[in-house]
Amino acid sequence: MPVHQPSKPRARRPATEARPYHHGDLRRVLIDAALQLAAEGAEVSVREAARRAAVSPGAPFRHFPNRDALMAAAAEEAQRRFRAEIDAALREAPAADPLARFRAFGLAYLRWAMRNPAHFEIISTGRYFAHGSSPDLTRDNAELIALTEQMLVDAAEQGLLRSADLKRIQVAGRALVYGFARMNLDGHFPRWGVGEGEIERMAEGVIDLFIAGIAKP
Amino acid sequence: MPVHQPSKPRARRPATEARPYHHGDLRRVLIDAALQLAAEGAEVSVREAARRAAVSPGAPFRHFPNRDALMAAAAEEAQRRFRAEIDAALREAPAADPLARFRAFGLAYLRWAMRNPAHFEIISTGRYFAHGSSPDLTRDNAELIALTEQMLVDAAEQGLLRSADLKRIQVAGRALVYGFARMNLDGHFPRWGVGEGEIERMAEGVIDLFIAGIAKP
DNA sequence: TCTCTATGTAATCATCGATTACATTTGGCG
DNA sequence: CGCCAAATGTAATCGATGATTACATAGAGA
Repeated sequence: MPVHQPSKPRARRPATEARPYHHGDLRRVLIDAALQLAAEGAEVSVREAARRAAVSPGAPFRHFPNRDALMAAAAEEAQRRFRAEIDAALREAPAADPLARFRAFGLAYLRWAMRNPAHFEIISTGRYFAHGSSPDLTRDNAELIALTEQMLVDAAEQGLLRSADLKRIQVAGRALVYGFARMNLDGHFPRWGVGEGEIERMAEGVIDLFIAGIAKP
Repeated sequence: MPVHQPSKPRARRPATEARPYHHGDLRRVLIDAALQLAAEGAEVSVREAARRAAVSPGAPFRHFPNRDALMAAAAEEAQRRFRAEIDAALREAPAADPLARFRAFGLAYLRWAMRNPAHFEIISTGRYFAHGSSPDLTRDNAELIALTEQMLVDAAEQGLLRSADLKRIQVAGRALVYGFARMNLDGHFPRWGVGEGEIERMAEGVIDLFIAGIAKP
């Protein structure tokens, strides 16, 4: 039976009661909450995000069909911030020196990953954007890949590289920075004798070692 | 004091009932179930492991204080297998050529990671062996790190390396293979234009590129 | 044989993702 | 303006899971 009854006529909301029935921009707030939870090292749960948005546990499902969709949206937002950082770094890099640009790219990549490890994990784990990912994210990724590819093509044309196998260089470079970022994320560096304070310097050193390795002597 | 009461006289178990009350080696079976679940791409849940062992949902907690402890034990077992593979590869590598050994190490590492991605994730994610990890696992890891270090020291003594910064080379090499393995795990290769069938060949190519980069020309 | 301890079961809890029925706003349309 | 439909929030509920507790049973050794 309808247990339902307008028991509370719902007095006109006094000025002290801040939150209206409708939230305003719940979707956005949920994404931010998810990113913040991740950054705090906590598990991202839909309910906790709802709690932080001061909203009922079911409300988020009005905006996201399931938890993964929320995580995917958070990944998209994190990727947006990541991409902005990369672009900024490239704007400051010398336009004419492809290897310098390659280096700047790697450095910006690692710096962001070091400083936003949880967000880096979200955008790279693949769980949240691999198959059903947003077209934006897919395009964004393809653009970044094409960027590094172009740098290597330019470098090869200028005769800067020892090897002509650009694909191999590209994948190796990617594996290098990705692996470095994950080592940090997964807490491997203590075991490898790299102290907290040395990590960013080591990142730079590793990138330089790689570039020296591929560059024509 | 035993609030205990023999309420049920409990009939003698008929011969048709196969499983005895005590399991025999539940701990072992649970670990195997966890590894198998991971290998199947499923989420590893304590209950599902218990189900596969045909045991009550609470039983696993007699052997592991919590889920993470089960995962840690599974990680330990996976690491044992991984280590065995590495050791086997090194036994077949030329004892006198440190760079060839370095290469063999990297290849064995990646081959195992490509063929056992889920197990590789368990042993590397750090979630299950970072802080309260078993001494065995910690020691094992330290040994592997020391192994690669020794190879590089030998190579340097034989004048095979371009750079004297062995630590940097070591970390870079580790980041390279770790990153490659994670790219595979995280499903990045399709985006990078590396087809399913080319991955192992690319792994070899990437390792060779790295070694060519650090070796004295 | 008797008892202690290890190990398994049953019942129960809190949390979480997810769904459903219902309530409240809001915005558009007459 | 007034009404209605769509959007958005709430409350109640479900099934699965990790975890705990009281109790049952088996096996080993005195």
